Amino acid sequence: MSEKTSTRGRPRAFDRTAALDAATRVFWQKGFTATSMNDLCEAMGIGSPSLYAAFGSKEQLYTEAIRHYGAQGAPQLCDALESAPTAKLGVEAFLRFSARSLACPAGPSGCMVVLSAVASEGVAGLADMIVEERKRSLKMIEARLQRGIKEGDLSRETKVKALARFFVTVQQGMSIQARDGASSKELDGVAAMAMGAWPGGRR
Amino acid sequence: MSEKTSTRGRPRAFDRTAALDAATRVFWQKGFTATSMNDLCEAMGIGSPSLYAAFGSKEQLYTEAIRHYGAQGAPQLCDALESAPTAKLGVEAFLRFSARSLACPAGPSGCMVVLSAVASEGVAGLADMIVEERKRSLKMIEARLQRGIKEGDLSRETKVKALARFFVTVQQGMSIQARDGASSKELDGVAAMAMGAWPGGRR
DNA sequence: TACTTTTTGTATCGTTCGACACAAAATCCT
DNA sequence: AGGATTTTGTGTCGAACGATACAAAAAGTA
Repeated sequence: MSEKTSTRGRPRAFDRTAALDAATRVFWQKGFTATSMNDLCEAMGIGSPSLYAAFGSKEQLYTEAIRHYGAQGAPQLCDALESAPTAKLGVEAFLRFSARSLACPAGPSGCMVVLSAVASEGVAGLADMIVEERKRSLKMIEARLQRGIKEGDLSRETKVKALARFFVTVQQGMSIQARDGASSKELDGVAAMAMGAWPGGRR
Repeated sequence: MSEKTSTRGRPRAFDRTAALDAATRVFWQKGFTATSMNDLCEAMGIGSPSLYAAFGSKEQLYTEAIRHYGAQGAPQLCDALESAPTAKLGVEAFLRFSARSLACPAGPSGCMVVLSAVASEGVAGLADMIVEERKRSLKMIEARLQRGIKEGDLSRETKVKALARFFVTVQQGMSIQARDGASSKELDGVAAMAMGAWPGGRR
């Protein structure tokens, strides 16, 4: 972001994005508080002075890691929700994509943002930022439901806010499930069950 | 539990249960890692030697706090689930009781066990214990559904495991919601929506 | 080549962490 | 009363924490 790309001086010996990616993984796995500078330096393959020079502090690195994390998965998640023809299919795609990605062996299980619920506590500034980040999911679902009403595939008397909160709750619960070892298939079962709550009957 | 109640020696100057209760609150609010010995001593109103003498260590105090927490809320939760006439009403009571208690202003929002997902990471021994603790909820719901089948209020071809996981997922998601500031009423809306997924149609 | 600028590795800062040593204080037992 | 036993408060331990000071190293610029 506000990164100086000066041409003068000794060039940086590491790939900043790769280092950020490594840091993101560690934070994702262990949470902010439980992750030490040692953990970070080791995972990123750099010394602490380089870390401070490139990212400012542990806290700033964490916020950047959150953004980095969101920049990877969020677009697909948004797309799943938005590009489906109906609101119901959109939400279903949203849940099923979550089911698949939250238990993906390629990364730590569960959503980094959702699981940061507790870990970021005690640092004050970070907690608010995380809460705000989570509320974006809620707003996103709400907007999709509203669109569904406007486009006629969802009844006008649908309780949009309650329904949106329900689906977000399910998705956040899936993060806990994933961390506890639930498989993608099991999470997909949860997604399918949740769709049974869609207003206007099953089938 | 394995507490020596020796009559000899200088008597303890604090109420052990009250101290445990205070410690539980702090752990509940901040998580294991983010809670320091200083936080605990201050909240419990005792010095660290007294804490170690009475509870062994920070880690042992935490496990005892988890049990203490469960001993308070779990019986009511179990009762809500078990004493209802049908499986559906049982699960509904389970969810609605959760909705009420998870956003209760009397204590920190959210379930202590569920929210310990991340916070306890990095200590190894505690993570497993917490995961195990969470799985008990799943087993409890499964058992209630099985009973419903046996008693005829639930179809024999119900996917018990998937349905149970769904409801547990919803309940765990509610903990995150509660921590993010959702009200009891909003959580109850989530519970109501979840009941819409009950197999065999709504109403 | 000499100077400026930035990064690197080493080494360490002051703080806080969890945990405990120690002796004074408080109770029971004889 | 006097010993036995346990808890209390004070003080501090070594380790780990996040964060830097510092000088050597590596680049561009003149």
